[in-house]
Amino acid sequence: MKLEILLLGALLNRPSTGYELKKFFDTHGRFARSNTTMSQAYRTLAAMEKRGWVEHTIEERPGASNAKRYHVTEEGHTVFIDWLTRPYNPPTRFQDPDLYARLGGAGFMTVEQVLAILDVEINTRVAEVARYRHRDRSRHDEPPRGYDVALGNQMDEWLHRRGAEAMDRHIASLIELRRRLLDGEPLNQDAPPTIVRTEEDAR
Amino acid sequence: MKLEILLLGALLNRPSTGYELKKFFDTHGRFARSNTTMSQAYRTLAAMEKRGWVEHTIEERPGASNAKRYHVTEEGHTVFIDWLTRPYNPPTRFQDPDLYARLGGAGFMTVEQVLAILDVEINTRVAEVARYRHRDRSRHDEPPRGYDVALGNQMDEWLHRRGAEAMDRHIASLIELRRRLLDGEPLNQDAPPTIVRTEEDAR
DNA sequence: TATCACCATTCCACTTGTGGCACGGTTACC
DNA sequence: GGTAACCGTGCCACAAGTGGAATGGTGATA
Repeated sequence: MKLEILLLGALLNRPSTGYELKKFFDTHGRFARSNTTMSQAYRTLAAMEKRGWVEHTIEERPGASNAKRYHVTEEGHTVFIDWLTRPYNPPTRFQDPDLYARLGGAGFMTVEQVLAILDVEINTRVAEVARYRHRDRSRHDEPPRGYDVALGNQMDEWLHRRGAEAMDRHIASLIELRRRLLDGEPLNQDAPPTIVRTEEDAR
Repeated sequence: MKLEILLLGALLNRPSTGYELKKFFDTHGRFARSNTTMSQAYRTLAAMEKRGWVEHTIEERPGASNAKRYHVTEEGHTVFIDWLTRPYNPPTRFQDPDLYARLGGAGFMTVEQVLAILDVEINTRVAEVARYRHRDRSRHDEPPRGYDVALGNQMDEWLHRRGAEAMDRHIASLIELRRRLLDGEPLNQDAPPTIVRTEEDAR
């Protein structure tokens, strides 16, 4: 995930200072990126301004040091939309934030574009499961020095199960999301319980 | 995640060539790292050899080009164990492979060391949930140009729910793992159904 | 016989990210 | 009065990763 794109997305939501952006990625933007350093945020912002993607206005802080509030320009807006609507290429690890970063920009897309992304992701992951799920994950010919075979093997098996479960749930939730988008159903309402009509209700 | 450490871990399992390692990270090692390039694998391996962490033996391939098979040295083994047993510092994103990379080395640790890692992870994530779960994730003062508010808001909400669910499940599965390790139960056996003893059984 | 996929290694220019520091200010609390 | 946490910007040396090309071979398929 390009920091630039994440920054553009964040700034479209809310023009911010470098400091605020860093804070955002440390707190609510945690899902999107780990360890954003101050230097990185400022340096990238400066580079983006040179390219004309963002501009800043100076915010006077009487007494304290002034802050630069960055806004996305027309050009930056275009760059962001181009990225969003560019064919989606799923990352190797399904846990990587790429998909969620794109879905986070859903408001800038049509339902069809969102569906296209979902289809690519779903197909990719389904293919991966078919390919790798039952391959043996064989280890050492002989265990290395100081290796607790019982613990190691059990943990490997546990890790494999957790991984498989997480992948299955990932796929299932995306399929459900896709269905709801397709059927025009609300995305977040819990599925209504099946209504049982008694004889009395029917009357 | 340092590539070096991952490489050391993989080589402890099975001495390999650079090509094999790259393949491994493209297939079964997918969970640990995305996009390992050839150049990176070879370059890192060379650097590690210079530092004395690995050595290679040349494997003759009559007719074809010879392959270098890398083995972990005593020193490399020590480096790996040092990393494994060093205090665990959870990454920002709980989906990052750090925890699973460590647990993958469980065979080189004692149960107590594994438990220590689990405790740190569980406590960190529980604290994060307490901190961020109910904070508002407010957006634009006014939506940017071409923004579909209905779709955007619904997707944001969906994303938030999915994220919260994934985090909850992550924590729950680690708590269960911890309990089993503590009680000496098998890690992967499904919980036995509660046995209902009837009057007749009792006799 | 051409083409493709695979095996195997290496180099290189380039972009990104890391970790630490320096500067300078405010507000809150003990 | 001290000190800690927060706000704010910026520089720098260095480490790490990217993307592509070059080289040279095998085996299978069309």
